Amino acid sequence: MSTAIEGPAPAAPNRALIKRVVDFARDNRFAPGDRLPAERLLAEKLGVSRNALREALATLESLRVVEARPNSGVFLRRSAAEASFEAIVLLAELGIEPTATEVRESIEVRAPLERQAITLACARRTEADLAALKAILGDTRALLAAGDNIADCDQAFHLALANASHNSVLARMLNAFYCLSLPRRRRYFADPARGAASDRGHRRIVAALEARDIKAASVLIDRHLGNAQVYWRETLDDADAGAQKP
Amino acid sequence: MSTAIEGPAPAAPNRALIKRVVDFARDNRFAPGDRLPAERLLAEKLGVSRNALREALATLESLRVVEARPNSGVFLRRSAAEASFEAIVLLAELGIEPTATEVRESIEVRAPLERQAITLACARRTEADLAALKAILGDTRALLAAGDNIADCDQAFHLALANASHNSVLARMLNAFYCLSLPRRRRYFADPARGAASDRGHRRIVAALEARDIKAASVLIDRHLGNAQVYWRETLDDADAGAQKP
DNA sequence: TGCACGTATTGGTAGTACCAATTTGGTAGG
DNA sequence: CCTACCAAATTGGTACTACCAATACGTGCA
Repeated sequence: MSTAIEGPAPAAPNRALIKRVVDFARDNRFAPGDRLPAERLLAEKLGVSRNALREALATLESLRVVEARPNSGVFLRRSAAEASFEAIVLLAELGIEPTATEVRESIEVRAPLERQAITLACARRTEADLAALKAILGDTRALLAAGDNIADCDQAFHLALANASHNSVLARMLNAFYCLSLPRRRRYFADPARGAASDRGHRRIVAALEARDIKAASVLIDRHLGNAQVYWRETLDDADAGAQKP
Repeated sequence: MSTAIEGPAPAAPNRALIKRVVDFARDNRFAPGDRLPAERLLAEKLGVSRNALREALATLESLRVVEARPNSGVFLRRSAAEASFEAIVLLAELGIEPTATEVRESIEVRAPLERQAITLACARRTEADLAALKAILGDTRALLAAGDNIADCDQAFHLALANASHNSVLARMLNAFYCLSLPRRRRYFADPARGAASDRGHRRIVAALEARDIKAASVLIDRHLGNAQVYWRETLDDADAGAQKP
């Protein structure tokens, strides 16, 4: 594997403090558009220096989660829709799961990206790509035999697939989606039967990739994603009454 | 237009300073993986306080452009492939045009997203969406009559199209791509004939959208993007010998 | 030659002070 | 009673200093 994009977690400085700021806003029922406490006050409340807080706020602002208006205050952006795409990943990493709407929208975006990735991968995959995928298949089988949760292997497989497209922009975006839905995927694969079914799908996909059969690969990936989507939509409907705030 | 995502420019704090840091790294031939000067030194070189510099670095780190290793130094990430997707947009906004590779990869990602957007839009478009698109069509015609560059109108059209999908994640991602390629699009539409051709394509797309004809819309959007892609690929080949560093 | 120690350098954090612009509140004037 | 205006408090933005803990590196010793 030559290029990067291996680890799922997107780095962020001051992770802990950023999380505390976001937690503070959520726990104190700050609504989108609200003004946060003044920097000096908030720094005192959080027990950090204003410098440290300002660095965290700078990060949150670059992610479009907050907006600092000079001589006025720091405001939460009106909605998650105003935040940057990467912010969703950060918030997910911080333990703030995406809302039902965000998950639904992400699924709608991820599907065509995944299809494009496998299309490109059929044309560009190297022997190394294939070997990496098969290695993950082996790991998956081991986990299945042990009855363990294969969520991480599943993520690694799809990431390796994305890397096989040899399009780093595409791979990064897909990686972000995988990070976003990792907790959800963990729950999904709590049922070993689902893990086994997923593994069978993966093996067929690798076979199509090896044969460079774009048509078959596209059909397979659509079907593969469809299985998970059914689960997602079902659980989303259950959770739709739940929290909707970012 | 209910939700956001109107203005193209993604906000970022300390824009000026961030740009100066990036310019510094580029002008002094820092290569990916290199260590930047120590914070104290760099702050002095740039004539700002360490605090201000650290806030800029925090932003650049959250965008995965640099990596700060405690007690070691601040390092440029090994390649643009390690940077976040949004970082490419920021760098584009800062006047640092994407490399040929990034443009090529972006095209490969944007196409399926645009197809998905119009597919969803056919199903979900409201009368307001349609009215917004038609208004932009009117603006475009006025610009064409005056012989002006329609790049901004073109961007507005595609953004309105993305918004009509009623998927904010999708709209945000497409918006990022539009920002990324705006300078390039300006050059493309320097030729009025291209503007007129693009406008004709837009009108057909709106008609298909009005009729909720998914099949026709998909074909039209593919053709529409294809025209621009031909230009892009041609100019990319010309520029391939050019600079390749981020 | 190889190892150990100590010093200088690093990013991370805290605390203070000041600026300019805005907001806010009360007061004087109509 | 309402308006206009002015002054004080509050805001984010910036700068400077000081200190910490961990690292890097060079020096000296064995």
